[in-house]
Amino acid sequence: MGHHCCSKQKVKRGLWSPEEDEKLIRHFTTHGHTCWSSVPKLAGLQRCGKSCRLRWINYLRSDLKRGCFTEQEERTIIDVHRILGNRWAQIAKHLPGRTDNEVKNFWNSCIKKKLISQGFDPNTHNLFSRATTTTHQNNKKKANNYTSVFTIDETSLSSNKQVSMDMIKASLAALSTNFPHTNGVPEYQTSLSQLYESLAYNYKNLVPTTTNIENPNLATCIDYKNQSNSNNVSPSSSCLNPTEFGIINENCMWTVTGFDPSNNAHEEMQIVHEQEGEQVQVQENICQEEVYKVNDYEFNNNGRIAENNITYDDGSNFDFEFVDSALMPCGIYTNVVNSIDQLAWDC
DNA sequence: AATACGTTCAACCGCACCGGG
DNA sequence: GCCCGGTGCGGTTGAACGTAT
Repeated sequence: MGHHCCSKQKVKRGLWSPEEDEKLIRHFTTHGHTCWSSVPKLAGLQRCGKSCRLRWINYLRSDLKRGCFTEQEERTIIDVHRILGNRWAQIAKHLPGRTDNEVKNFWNSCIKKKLISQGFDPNTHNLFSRATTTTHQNNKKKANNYTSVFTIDETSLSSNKQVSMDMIKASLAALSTNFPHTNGVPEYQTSLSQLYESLAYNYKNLVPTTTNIENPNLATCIDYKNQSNSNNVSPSSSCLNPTEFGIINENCMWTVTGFDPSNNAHEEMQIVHEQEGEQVQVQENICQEEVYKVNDYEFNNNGRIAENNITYDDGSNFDFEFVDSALMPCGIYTNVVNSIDQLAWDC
């Protein structure tokens, strides 16, 4: 009962013996990569070509890392999974030396359970809601209705928002849980990884955007949800904004920060609702370009980190290229980093 | 010591996609 | 447009191993 690609041959199935491994390795060292269906014959293996491919990719390849996943790798898997879902091959691309199968197994056997035990739905990365649905109460203002050091005003959100209130609430709840605070004032995080973890929640439905490094007159939109990329989007502040997403500050203003490539400037946009139930207005205040620092790491004004790779306090590394496209443009990240950094300088 | 139960992970299967004819 | 072989992906399986009873 072989696969169609090798149905004529008598094929062996199940675990690979060391002899078979050796044959496959020898084949690759002498012939290099050939068509998989031809491999069994050339290598002298009574295996299906597909089986050879799998054995090579998942086990025999020389560039495989093997061994336990590091904390950093685990964090990366969770982060990318939040955005991409069960696209294991895509996730594995963020983990050099790891295969999709390995990542998938690790997810199913470890991470999933861990997330559940922490109260997160591993599919959505949202906090499991208790008495779930928070009714909208006729669009009435509900500031401070959530136990959070950050509060959000539902009426400040315009009707075309792409982020559900539940999602925002989950994020804010997570922020509250993970940010130590005194009387509602967040305390400075000594470790950037701690900060990052506290922000690592559901942005799945956002459409992250990033500026095009090569050509600042263009922006790149990456729509993870619909799995499509579109370059050459004309740059504007809205292109870079987290779509209707932000943190309500103490004055109940919803402030979103971002970089507007058309103006080459840092922008702060404030949502001010004129009247309850009415459509919100966006006021744009162009600020000076600035570079700010967190734990000696420089951020420029579009949220991009000057270096592609940083080392956290615990010695682990993180490639920020991904965060740049996935989280940074969400505003919330730069916003919080900014405010925390400010607190640090104030101390 | 024997058995049951739980976990891990290598491997399999079916499907989707792609390119060539 | 259709067929077909090759490839890659994600869900699932089951042998091997670990732990509890």
